[in-house]
Amino acid sequence: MIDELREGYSEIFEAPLLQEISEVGIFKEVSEGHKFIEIGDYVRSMPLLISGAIKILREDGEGDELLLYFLERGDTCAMTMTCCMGQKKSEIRAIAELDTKLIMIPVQKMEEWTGKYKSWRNFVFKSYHNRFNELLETIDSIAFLRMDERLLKYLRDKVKVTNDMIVQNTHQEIAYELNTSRVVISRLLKQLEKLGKIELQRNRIKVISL
Amino acid sequence: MIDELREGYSEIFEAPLLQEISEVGIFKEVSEGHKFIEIGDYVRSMPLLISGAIKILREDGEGDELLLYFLERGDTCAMTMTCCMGQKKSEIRAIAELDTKLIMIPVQKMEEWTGKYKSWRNFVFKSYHNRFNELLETIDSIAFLRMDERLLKYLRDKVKVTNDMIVQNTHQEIAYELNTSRVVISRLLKQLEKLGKIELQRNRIKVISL
DNA sequence: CTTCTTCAGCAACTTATGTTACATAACAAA
DNA sequence: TTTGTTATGTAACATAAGTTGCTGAAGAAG
Repeated sequence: MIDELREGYSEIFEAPLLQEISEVGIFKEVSEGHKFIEIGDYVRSMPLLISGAIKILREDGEGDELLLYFLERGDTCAMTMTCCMGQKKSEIRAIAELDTKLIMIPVQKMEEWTGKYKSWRNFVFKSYHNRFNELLETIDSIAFLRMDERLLKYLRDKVKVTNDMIVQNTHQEIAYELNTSRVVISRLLKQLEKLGKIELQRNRIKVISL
Repeated sequence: MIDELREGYSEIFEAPLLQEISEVGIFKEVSEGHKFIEIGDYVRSMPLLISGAIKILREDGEGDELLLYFLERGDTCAMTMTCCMGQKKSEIRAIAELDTKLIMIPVQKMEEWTGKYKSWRNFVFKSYHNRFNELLETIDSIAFLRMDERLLKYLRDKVKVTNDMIVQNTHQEIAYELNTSRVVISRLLKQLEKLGKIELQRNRIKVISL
């Protein structure tokens, strides 16, 4: 585990902290599509992402879903962090977007390290900052953009996170994540295809240029 | 200042911290309607709210605005906090909703206290948690609710924050904060009046029951 | 009082988005 | 191959929201 930890975090954390992480952290692999935090769960440890990607989703009472953002290497889930510390239920759902490796840090250590290591504090604050900005970006999208622009942004983000010009999703899945209906997504995707930006196939979208 | 500080924070902070705050904090009064953080500003101190209320707004490139949430007594602006720490520009605008008293904490102390006082750490983490949840609530509103429901929520929040059944706003002002048009707000308010929930007057809305 | 400005009401219309219903295509399983 | 299932395409329609243009009312200023 120590090697994989160094890959992403040796620049960020001081040596004694890296040592402690490797002692108490629990290495975990999550395969694509696996849900590992559900809304309402009590979360007792905080994830450090080593590789892969995780999507964070919000849901209302009626089962309407909305993609908030993706976590990638070097990220942590700030909301999980605040949940742990406050012994609160999770407000979000986390699903592996790709096969993902992570290190789980027990909540007691988080608290301890915040007093003890400056690099940990910086990491935590930086994470909060990043996550706030991602939430603001999500708000911008739904408040200020039309569905066609949101769809474009969705495809761009997806390509970036998966590092793959082929988006492996059905129209229905995209519709869920943008909280709209399948027909609307099909319609807008067809427009994008006519503009030459994508190519539609069954279960996949080939991105040409966005 | 020390008296006003005790009002809201003596339960939360340990005595030596209260002492430090009263030594380095700068007392500030902001009158209703005054903008004291603008998007793009570098913020060098963090506000602790003593009394009053502050509204936090987001804006896109074209001048479209959106109300994110209100801060009240005992709150702090988590986003300002992350901005200070990271030396980043503010992503939001802050305007006093009421006449407001606050204590400004210099950024160096924030960092120092995070290592030094457990009660400060708890406060900071709790603030992050609360602000995340408010952002999520905002996202819920714009993603899952129709405009009539968002308007209702707006009126409820306003009544709560101002502690006044009279909402002192023009339809145009409400339209800005919900990022829609004046005509739409007028239309929906008229519906609410017909339902007996409010009474419309010039420049003000009398709330009957929501 | 008269005049001017701002605010609110309202009708008619456009547009974006959501819904329903059905047809066909792609693929999998038998 | 035949059959069944899931994904996609598309038309026709419904609704929420946004737009334009105009009206009169409320209040401020003269």
